[in-house]
Amino acid sequence: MDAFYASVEWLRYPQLKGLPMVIGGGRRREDELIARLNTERPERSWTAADLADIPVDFFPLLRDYVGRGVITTASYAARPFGIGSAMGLMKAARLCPQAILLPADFDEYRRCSRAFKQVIQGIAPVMEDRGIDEVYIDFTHVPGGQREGGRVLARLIQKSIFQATGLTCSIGVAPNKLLAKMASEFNKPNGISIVHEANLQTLIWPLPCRKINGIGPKADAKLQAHGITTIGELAARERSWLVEHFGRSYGAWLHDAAHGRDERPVVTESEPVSMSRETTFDRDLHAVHDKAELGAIFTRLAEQVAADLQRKGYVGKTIGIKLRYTDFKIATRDTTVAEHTNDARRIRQVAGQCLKRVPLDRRLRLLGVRVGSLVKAAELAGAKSSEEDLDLPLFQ
DNA sequence: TCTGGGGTCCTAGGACCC
DNA sequence: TCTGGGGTCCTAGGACCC
Repeated sequence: MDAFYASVEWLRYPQLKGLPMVIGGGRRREDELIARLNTERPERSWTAADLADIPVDFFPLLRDYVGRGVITTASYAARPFGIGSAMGLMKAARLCPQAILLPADFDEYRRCSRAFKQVIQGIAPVMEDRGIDEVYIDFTHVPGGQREGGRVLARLIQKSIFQATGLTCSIGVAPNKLLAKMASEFNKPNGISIVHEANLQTLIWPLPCRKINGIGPKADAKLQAHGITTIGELAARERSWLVEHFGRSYGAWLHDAAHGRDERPVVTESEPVSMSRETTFDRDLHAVHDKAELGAIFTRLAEQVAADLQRKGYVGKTIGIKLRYTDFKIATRDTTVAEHTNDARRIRQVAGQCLKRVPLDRRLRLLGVRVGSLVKAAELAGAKSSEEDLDLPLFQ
């Protein structure tokens, strides 16, 4: 999806379209916005139906932001100022103070996410969920999926999504997921790009290695230290050289990726492995000095994870914590318990034991609670009752 | 000017078992 | 006196992605 969060906001606030704008800095609820409108613009009685009438100068600006948030989405008009995803808002404010700042409304983004995915599945059922704004689609067996190299189907999907949601997307069509992902970036926004194996040298090899999904900042820095900047330069290295310097698994994968090889299937179903909640504090907290505040946050995180597990019908047996110190160093501790659980008090209790195993002499900026080794609660109930069945006398 | 929140997967060492 | 070769599970950290 193109600038997904910003685009969703434009559906409600078309007056902001085309302006430099960033999403980030906490959660927002529409009723709070309306309450603020009625306080600050009392000349009119505002309701949820009036959002498109809110004057542009009502919206908060990046220059007034104070806090620890990051940008989750920057509008295309904001990007020339050098700001983009994951950048701290305080830094972004220096580069583009006049940008409008909207806190994120994840409930609404999730609603739109479900909507566009439903449209796709109605057309091409073999779809892999890759997060809130991205999917892989297998065109292979979709009627018409091969016409014009996939362009006809891609256009149909774009048009159908736009009709259903008012949102635009960019589609890359290629023989595998690796190349399709890269292709999808070629023509943003609202574009289609088709990459064949034969285009590897002309379209893919000139790109920086970082464009490969799976080469992050660390691997890129290491490649650059070896004088490898482009995917073509990576492809020119011997497989054995890459294995020698990057390990058997990652080295071989780098070699395959640089040659456009990727056999991964489009996976339509998967089960979650873990669920977690974490929070960065407004100010750094000390385990001793801010014990009460920290304890309350800890309990809340445990309750939130438990609620997530219960709502989605999972139980887990590996319970852990995550700390981030002021120097950004992370520590994790976890414990696997005998019985699966989704109980807030049990999670809080076991997480509390984990907390005792980590150094707490320095200030913290983040605390998290995680539950892993998940299974469906219903499946566990089934296993339990069949265990109980075994206790029954054989002849009854 | 500091750097969110929610995930997945991989690696590596140690315990433990057969 | 010198100690194999699997395998699984657990834990901690780290890279990477949306």
